[in-house]
Amino acid sequence: MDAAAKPRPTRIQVQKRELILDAALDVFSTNGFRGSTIDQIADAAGMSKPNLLYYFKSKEDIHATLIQRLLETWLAPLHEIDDIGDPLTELKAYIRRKLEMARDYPRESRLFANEILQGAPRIMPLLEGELKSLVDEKAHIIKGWMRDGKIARTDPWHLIFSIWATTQHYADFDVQVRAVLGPDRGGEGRFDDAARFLEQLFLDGLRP
Amino acid sequence: MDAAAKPRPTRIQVQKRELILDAALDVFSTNGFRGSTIDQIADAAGMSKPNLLYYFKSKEDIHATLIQRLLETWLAPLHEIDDIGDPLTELKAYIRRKLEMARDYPRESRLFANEILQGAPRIMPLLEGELKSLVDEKAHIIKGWMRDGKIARTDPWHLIFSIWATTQHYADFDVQVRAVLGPDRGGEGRFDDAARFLEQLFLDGLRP
DNA sequence: CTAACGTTTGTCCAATCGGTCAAAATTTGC
DNA sequence: GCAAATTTTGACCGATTGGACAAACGTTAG
Repeated sequence: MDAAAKPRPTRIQVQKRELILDAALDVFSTNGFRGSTIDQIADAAGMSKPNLLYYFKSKEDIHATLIQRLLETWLAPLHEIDDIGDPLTELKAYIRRKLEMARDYPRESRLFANEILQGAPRIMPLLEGELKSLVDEKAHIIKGWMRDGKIARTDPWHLIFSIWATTQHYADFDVQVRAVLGPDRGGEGRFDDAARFLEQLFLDGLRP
Repeated sequence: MDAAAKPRPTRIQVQKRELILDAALDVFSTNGFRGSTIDQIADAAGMSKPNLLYYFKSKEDIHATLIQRLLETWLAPLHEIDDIGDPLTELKAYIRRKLEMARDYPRESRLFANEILQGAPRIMPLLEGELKSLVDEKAHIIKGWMRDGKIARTDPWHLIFSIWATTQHYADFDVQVRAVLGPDRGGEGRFDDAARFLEQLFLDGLRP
């Protein structure tokens, strides 16, 4: 027996930890880290503060767990890009996947946006390491497509930035998007409209 | 004499209020409203907390003043769009102006982003009122251009969103952009690269 | 010089926050 | 059914926070 071995978690522990993380995602994504209190999270999770602190040793601990989980799923769409398919189809698919993530996981998007806005204090090494090399790798693939004349010559890095920006906008700036579109066009259909628009923009631009 | 008349402010009052607002913009834009303390702002402004509270009656007061000022200048570029010039040139100019604002006023951009991320609690009426009608008006102009065959037919509202998203990305997600571009390409030249890329994207898209 | 006015500061307060702790309540293994 | 382990809670603590206040300090006009 290893002295440092962790006893395997109870079924209740697994459930409650999941419940807390979900509540914390709600609270952190709308109030930021410093704007959120343990009481708020405990409240949203339907338990008392000391009880919550029985499952996570600190507010930092909850936040770190959320960020770590987020990053695993967040970069998955980018990983899927490879150079076996048709380049334009591949990029269209990437844009669609990113837009679906903005629609289905807006809280995760806002949590990430909050972290970056504050200067990425907790994930800076990851941005400069894992994220940079992943983007560099995909930029290399895209450069190959340009050399082969499959897509127009342009800057692959800024292309990736523009895809991130346009898709995450629909999660991070959701209230503004809905306010501007108004009650008529701001409903669920806005994501379909966005998908159609973005496909046209990225493929053909505005020139008539 | 009106009993409620405000005595006109001293020159010192004008100076100090300006100093405080500048310091507060620094602090609020990097820490968010709840993440910022009056002490931090007072420190950044080089004065004591009670002294700061002599010029602004509360933390809310400082923030509200900043937001109000921000909005005046923030929508200026959109106001400038009209249908007397060439449509493609007009849109190119708008994109360039917005990108310059991201470069020259990143703190204002992040302050705005923070506010929207938290659900725009303080400016919701403005989004649904002034902003919506302004965007509707410009969308109408753009629709005219499309009818005239001057630019490709697409959704004007989402077009505006995509311009906001791509340009503000370079202010709000600056740390991520710099981390991914690395020390070589992440210098000041990144805005020129972005300008070139965005012009090509919005004009011609990726199709070869 | 001095009275009136504008500015600055030290001290204080109540509320909130993250986190602790021991005791009580509950669940689990046998 | 019962003892051990797990879970939940109420009470509490020190630190931080937004803000109040009166006293002190400076400045300026007569």
